[in-house]
Amino acid sequence: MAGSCEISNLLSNYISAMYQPEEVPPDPDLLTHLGDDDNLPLPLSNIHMPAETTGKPTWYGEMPHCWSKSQVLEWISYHVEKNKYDASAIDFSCCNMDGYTLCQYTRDQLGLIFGPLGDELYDRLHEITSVPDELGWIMSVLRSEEASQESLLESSSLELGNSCSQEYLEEMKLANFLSQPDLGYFSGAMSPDSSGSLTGTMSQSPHSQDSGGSDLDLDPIDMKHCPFSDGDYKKDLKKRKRGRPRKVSKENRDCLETKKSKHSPRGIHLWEFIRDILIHPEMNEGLLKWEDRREGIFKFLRSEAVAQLWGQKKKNSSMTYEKLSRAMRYYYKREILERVDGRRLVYKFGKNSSGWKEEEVQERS
DNA sequence: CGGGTGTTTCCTGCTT
DNA sequence: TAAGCAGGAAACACCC
Repeated sequence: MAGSCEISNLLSNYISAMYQPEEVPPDPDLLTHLGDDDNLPLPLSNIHMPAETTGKPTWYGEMPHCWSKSQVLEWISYHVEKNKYDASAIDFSCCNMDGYTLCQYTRDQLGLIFGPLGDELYDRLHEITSVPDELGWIMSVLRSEEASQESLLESSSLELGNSCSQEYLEEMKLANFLSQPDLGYFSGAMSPDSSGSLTGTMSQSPHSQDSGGSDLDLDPIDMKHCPFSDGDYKKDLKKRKRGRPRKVSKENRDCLETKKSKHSPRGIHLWEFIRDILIHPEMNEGLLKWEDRREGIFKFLRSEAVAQLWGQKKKNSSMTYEKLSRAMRYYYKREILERVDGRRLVYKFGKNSSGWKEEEVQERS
């Protein structure tokens, strides 16, 4: 629970940075749709934003249990107004509670305090607080990114002799990548007050992976145990073997595995990961969007960011959209996805996929 | 240990 | 020209 507030801060930054002027704005259709549909869990950034103000309310984007008393009051007032509820029927002396206390109340208790509005408040509160596993994971990624960046900042000198320094470099690359303009919302999420502080030192961009992106990852075995001469190495770079190169040596892997959980089951499939982001609009804005919900057609808005998230999930910091999309294309054969011709970054769920239809989503929740 | 599955990585060629 | 798409090939991780 201790990290919850950090998470909410991350989410807050994530969400607010997502709507920086230079960023792709959320799809108007989507917003309209979401705003109209009370059955859907509404995104933090929409439902909780008072329409009459241009500034954000103080509780905006924060997790409810982190709200202060005044934030709780503000939130309640917002819903009173939104629901055109007669505020005189509420004993506001009972509203003198912080977010944590608010979250402890049952539906009945809120009903007692707020009358008919109690149900509404309870539902809205639990829309925000019920974070599914996958989203929880995404949030934990954001949190760990923040943590790793902090540790990087603290230890300004990297221990290059350490056998794990490759990992540090990977993290540096990722940190740099995530703070690129294209991924501005991550940079905000990672470090609320030090955004961009790591930029400018690494030249590697995952966008260039085809022309050497992952080549620069330098097959650790080759680099570690085969001290090529410069010429030999360049020659080797020119003509790589086809297929997937061997991964890290066992000793390096052991080093990396100290971070892994003991039992790492196969986990969810890529298409399920994509689906789960899509069906939780409070997190998917800016990453993916539905083009046609009924038909299961969706679009990648931030392809590289989704790829990075997927890579994080699979503990693979060199994941790119190109690789992810190859995996997506394998789904065509299995009819988990269907082709959408002529439209870039657009995919469609096929008959062998499930769990994305509105009826299915409602059943599951 | 081998086979199956689901990716991951790299590649060439094509399209937008 | 860059980005994305298509799909072959091979390696890899995990499960049974």
